Amino acid sequence: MNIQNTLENTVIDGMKILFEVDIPVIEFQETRKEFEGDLTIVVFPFLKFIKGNPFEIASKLGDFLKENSNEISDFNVVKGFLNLTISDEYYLHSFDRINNTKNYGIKKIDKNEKSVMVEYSSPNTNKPLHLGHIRNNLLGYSVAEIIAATGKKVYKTQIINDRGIHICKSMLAWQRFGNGETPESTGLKGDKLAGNYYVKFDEEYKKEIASLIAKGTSEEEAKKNAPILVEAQNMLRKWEAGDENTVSLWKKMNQWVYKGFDKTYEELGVNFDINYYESNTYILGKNIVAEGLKNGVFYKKEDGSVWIDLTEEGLDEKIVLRADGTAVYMTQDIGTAIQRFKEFPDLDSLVYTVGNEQDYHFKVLILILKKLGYTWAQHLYHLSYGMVDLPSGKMKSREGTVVDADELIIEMTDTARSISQELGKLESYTDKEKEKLYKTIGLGALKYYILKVDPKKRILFDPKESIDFNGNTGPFIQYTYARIQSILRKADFDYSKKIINMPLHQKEKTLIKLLEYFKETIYNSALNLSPALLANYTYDLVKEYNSLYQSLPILGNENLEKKILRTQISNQVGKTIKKSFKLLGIDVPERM
RNA sequence: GGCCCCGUGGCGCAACUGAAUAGCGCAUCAGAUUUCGGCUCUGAGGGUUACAGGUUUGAAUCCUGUCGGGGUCACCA
Repeated sequence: MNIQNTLENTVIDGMKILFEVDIPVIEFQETRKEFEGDLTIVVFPFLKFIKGNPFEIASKLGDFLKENSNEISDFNVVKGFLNLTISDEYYLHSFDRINNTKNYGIKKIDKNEKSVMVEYSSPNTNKPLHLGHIRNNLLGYSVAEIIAATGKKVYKTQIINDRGIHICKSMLAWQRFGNGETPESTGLKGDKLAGNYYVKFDEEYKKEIASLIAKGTSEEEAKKNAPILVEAQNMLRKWEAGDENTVSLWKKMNQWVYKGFDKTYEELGVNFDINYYESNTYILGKNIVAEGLKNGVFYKKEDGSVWIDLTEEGLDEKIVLRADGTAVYMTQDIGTAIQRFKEFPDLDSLVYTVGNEQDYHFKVLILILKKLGYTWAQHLYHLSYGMVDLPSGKMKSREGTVVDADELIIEMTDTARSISQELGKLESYTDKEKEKLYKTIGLGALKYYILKVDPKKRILFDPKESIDFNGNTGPFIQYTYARIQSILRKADFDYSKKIINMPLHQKEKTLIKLLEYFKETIYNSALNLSPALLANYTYDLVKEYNSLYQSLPILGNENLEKKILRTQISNQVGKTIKKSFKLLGIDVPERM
């Protein structure tokens, strides 16, 4: 219950009594800094319901509110804007409520609420995770946490693309050139090892193409007929037929890769509740296609392939089953979605965290499921995000021009280390604690940098220059948190007393207002699937706090009650930073 | 070419989904701080929100068109 909700009914009643009209929604906004007041009602929209001069309407409403509402101590009118001044008592009361609410803003999981599944990461098993995955992981994890904070049970999931020609390429190259190398024998992470052989495959493939062309084959033919590629395709067929050797090699290499992924996920601080594997799900959906064929959602072409016609919806025709009866990407996704809703009867909606190059795919997927008559299909969301580009151009894992996830994390930690060492403040820390802190700061910088941007927008990432520690950054916010902890450590008096009556400074009011707004921000972020809203809120809060910190004494105040209140505010700001960052997947240090 | 996304001071981002003089950070310049951590704070300069129309009392936001950037139109996943 915030001030707007509190006032809304009074305003509606007021308009009814004063002008005999029903106003359906009242539009509130923050009063701009250059005007007097805390909260503003925009009167212009009322003109649709009553004729009259906006200034007069606002004035009359102002009088009414001052008279009939305890929260409003004063008002003024500028054009059609009714600026309300909220009483100090209300602020103190509201602040007290925040202090007395355990975990203000975070709702406990409510069993009556429906659950949400968030899918993210979903890697291929032939190469290590890279910068693009980092954005995906951070977004998916954070959105899942944010939704959970609104009281819904959330299942985090990934679908691991563990089968297909890509993994066969790695397998084949390892078989040919690997000399029995293992992660143990080389000391390499398993995903790196597999990735190296994927690159190796591509090199060999290119060599073979070149030599075929030299012998007079056309480029197109060469690309299709290079022996190593034919061999890889052959391997995929053997895998699908269940050939023992192939399957056991596949299992072995995938295990290596999973171990590597787990390490990266752990470093990154993300996790999953359930994993799905493409090798188990790629056949799913075939029965659904058969059913859809019967009731006319799909149709069969002469060659036996099955399609859906979406031209009426302004889209194309889309294949859902190959002529030879094998499944395509879409078949699998149809099946997997249905299976998930079967496996989790409490599930209400499903969020797919996937790059925007797949916008079309998900549009079609959702449409197909709707056409098949699944009511939950209207609760499927594609959390689409823009690419992460490098100054040098696009990342290509085949060519090895990627920013590797593990390396980037190490690089960030190194940067944090060199900056922290200059600053000191860590005398009492052991080396181990220091290392942990450097990681907290380095990862904090990286995560915040990526999450503060609207997911839809693409990011140009310059690993050398992009990460800043000043301004709107993770470390800046972490620094403020650490400083607040320092104040609280020094506060050697009891500051638990409730302050009821005291004239408030404008900065105190602004902070209380912002603290109150935390809850709404979480809901907004969840609704928009956008951690960026929460990240920018946190920055605003911190900036406002720093401004108070700089200009007003906290512990040094002579008035005991002021001292108590400001310590309480500091405490609450600290808590809010911590909670908010937790939802973003970012740690916060006690000292730095 | 069809469809989708993006275009905001030199650079990087905001704007509660239609409201007051479009905010913030970096960079630049000028200041503050005997005191709670100077990775701080205060202030200045810098924008016709790509362009052209339209709707509206009111548009960065909605509609139409143009230009620029990206994506996608695979019986790959």
